[in-house]
Amino acid sequence: VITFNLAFQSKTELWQLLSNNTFHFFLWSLFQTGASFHVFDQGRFAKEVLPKYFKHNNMASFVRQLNMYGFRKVVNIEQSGLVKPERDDTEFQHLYFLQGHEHMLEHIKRKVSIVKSEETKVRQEDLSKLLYEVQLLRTQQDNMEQNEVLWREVVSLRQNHMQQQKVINKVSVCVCYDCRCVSCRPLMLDDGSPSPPSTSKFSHSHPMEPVQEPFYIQPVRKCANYTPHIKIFV
Amino acid sequence: VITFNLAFQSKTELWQLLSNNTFHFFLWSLFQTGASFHVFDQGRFAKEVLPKYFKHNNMASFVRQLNMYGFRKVVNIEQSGLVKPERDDTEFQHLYFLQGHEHMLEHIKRKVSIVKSEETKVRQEDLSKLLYEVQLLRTQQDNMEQNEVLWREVVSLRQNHMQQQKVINKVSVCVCYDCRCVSCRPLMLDDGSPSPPSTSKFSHSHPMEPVQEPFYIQPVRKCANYTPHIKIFV
DNA sequence: GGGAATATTCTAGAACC
DNA sequence: GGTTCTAGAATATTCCC
Repeated sequence: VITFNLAFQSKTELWQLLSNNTFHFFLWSLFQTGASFHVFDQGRFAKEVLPKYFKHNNMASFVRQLNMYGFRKVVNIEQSGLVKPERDDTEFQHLYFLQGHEHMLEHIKRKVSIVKSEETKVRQEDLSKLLYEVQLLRTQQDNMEQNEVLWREVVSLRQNHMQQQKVINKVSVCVCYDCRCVSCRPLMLDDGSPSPPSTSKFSHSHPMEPVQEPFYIQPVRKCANYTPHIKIFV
Repeated sequence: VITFNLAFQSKTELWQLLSNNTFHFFLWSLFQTGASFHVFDQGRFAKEVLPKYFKHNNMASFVRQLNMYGFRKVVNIEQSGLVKPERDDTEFQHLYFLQGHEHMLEHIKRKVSIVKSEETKVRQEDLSKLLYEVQLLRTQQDNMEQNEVLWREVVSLRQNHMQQQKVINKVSVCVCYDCRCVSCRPLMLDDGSPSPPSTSKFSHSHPMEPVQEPFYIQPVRKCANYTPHIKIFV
């Protein structure tokens, strides 16, 4: 999948254009072969090529897009020197725009626009906020350490949990009522608190069994003159 | 004294150019007569006219200067409408650039570059540093998130633990042995696993009670022919 | 359809001369 | 102050759910 969308209507047409030398004024660089591309006649290029792939025919808009996608203009010695660049030559390059390396096009990404509406207005306030935030973050200990401690805590708690579970299972009690005796049904108690949801979604490569559901015990129904017969399974 | 210097080498040449209709692609506007000027062929204008008055032949540089001196591009209906602006037409205007009003040219001033005071510069630097630091700290977001998840896990486990504790307390059973009866001493069982150490040293501003010590149950001593009397505290 | 992402256009910033 | 390259900002337009 080629993500070099740079407003190219058909993802690869401009690329093909370059590779096929369709226009003599739109070519790969021959100096550092294929490391940049040239536009040799801005006027013709803008009028003849651009409309085929964009909704405009302005070189400036094309350049804006190139910059937006990280292309940089190649400034050769002519510009800064004495030699007049008589030929109408514009050269652009991009780290990942290389002749014969279509697979690198996917690394060409549009720059994200930095939204800073409030920031510009109340610069001072934001500065303070930033300072505050940084201080807050600074005061925090190394997150890794925290993580480590927390993780040990989790392991410990899980072990506790397992142990308690075993205890509860062992003390699993059956109460037989004299009245309308339902023999050997488990004693159910409740402490009245709502059942906590199982929120253990943290996936960690630790060899830990999933936490068992706590052993809830429902209230015993009132029953007059009952004599509990209790069995203990150990 | 004419101050319309807009980089025009000779102060009035471009003006004369316009007024004399020297080029058919560089004209005063006829719509709102003399309130703006047109460049009808960017390519020719850039190559034929600009070098005569500037040290370049780029339309972009010319436009940059126009903007620098307060000229604004005139956006006509064509651009936003359905009619394709087939003619290569660029129109600029300035409040004080009016055909037949040379005397107003002196009001056209180059925009002053906003000189950043040292204080502002320093602030800007600090802001940059701060932003950088914040970005660094934000890269630790993963750890923070992990922390968050771990913390929720800890809280959940602690709740479970508390609940089980309550259950165990409720089911707190006294077994009275017939033989050398120690009445109503708590039943102690053990599942054989070692007692987990309490490693909860993580201090967090969470309103959580300290974890209670788990309810360990020791093994019942063997005792021949015992008949368990069991009380259930509910 | 509506909101986010992207394109197009005009203007300004910034580096360098 | 000028030229150049790049980015900001304001609209358009398109994309995608």
